[in-house]
Amino acid sequence: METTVSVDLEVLARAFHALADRKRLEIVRLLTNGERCVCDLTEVVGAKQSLLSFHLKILREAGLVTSRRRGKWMYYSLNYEFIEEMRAIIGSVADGRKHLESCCCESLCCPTEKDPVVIARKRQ
Amino acid sequence: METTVSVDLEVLARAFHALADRKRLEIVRLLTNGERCVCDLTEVVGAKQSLLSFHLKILREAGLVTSRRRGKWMYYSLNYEFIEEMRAIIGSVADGRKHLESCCCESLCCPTEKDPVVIARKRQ
DNA sequence: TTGACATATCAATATTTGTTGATATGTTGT
DNA sequence: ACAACATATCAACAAATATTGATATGTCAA
Repeated sequence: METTVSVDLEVLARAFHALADRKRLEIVRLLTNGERCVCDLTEVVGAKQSLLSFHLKILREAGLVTSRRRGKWMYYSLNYEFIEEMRAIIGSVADGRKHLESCCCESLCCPTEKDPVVIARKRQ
Repeated sequence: METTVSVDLEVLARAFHALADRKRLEIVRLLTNGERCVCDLTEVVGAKQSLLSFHLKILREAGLVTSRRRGKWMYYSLNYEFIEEMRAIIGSVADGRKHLESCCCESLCCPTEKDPVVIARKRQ
């Protein structure tokens, strides 16, 4: 039973890692305007072709983008289903505040059902 | 003039990087239940104290958590303003689909005003 | 089939990052 | 001031990652 984040942490960590790079963020930003092929991206992002392929592979394997071949070109586009999931996950963390605002006391003094993490408290 | 992502890409990349680690995600998940001190986290995350301090520093410098001293203990908690910002940013990417669904044609054949990136097209 | 082009993959390298153990800093109670 | 405790920082090392240039794969057109 998960608390807030309901997806596999490994999957989530990989997705965040894919976004943890300036060049890859630029790629994502470009792709918000529609699908692009690698040669388009190299010109804008300012990276060599092999490096672009590398970064696109990371984005693809993380689930953030998809690719399709069209003739000689490979077109990359954003995977909106996945991005929507990420928004939901971050949203669930952001909304977590609701559960805390009405909390009356010090941390851990009133563990909620949402917090089954039983910590053997040794603090006196 | 930015297109969709309006924050500094460096700041954003650092935030994503802070979340691109399993242990740090576990820390964040724990903090959704309220502020915790380092010794609480070590027990649950299963990392030594110095390593926890390292990860917490990364989360703090990325803006995701804040800390306050209370006696001997340092209490860490989520920075909900920042997390809300992240949700908005990811949301803006997720909502970008709206601008594309009605697009009638091949990529780049109808660049929108949202896409001032003028790419010198060499494709014949 | 050949040549030109777009992209992917590979090996090698440089950089960054995670981890550990030891030590330093700061706090509390005696 | 001292001891005990919680946390931060540091040096050192291991592992992962970004980057480059060269090469391989796949597609199209002549």
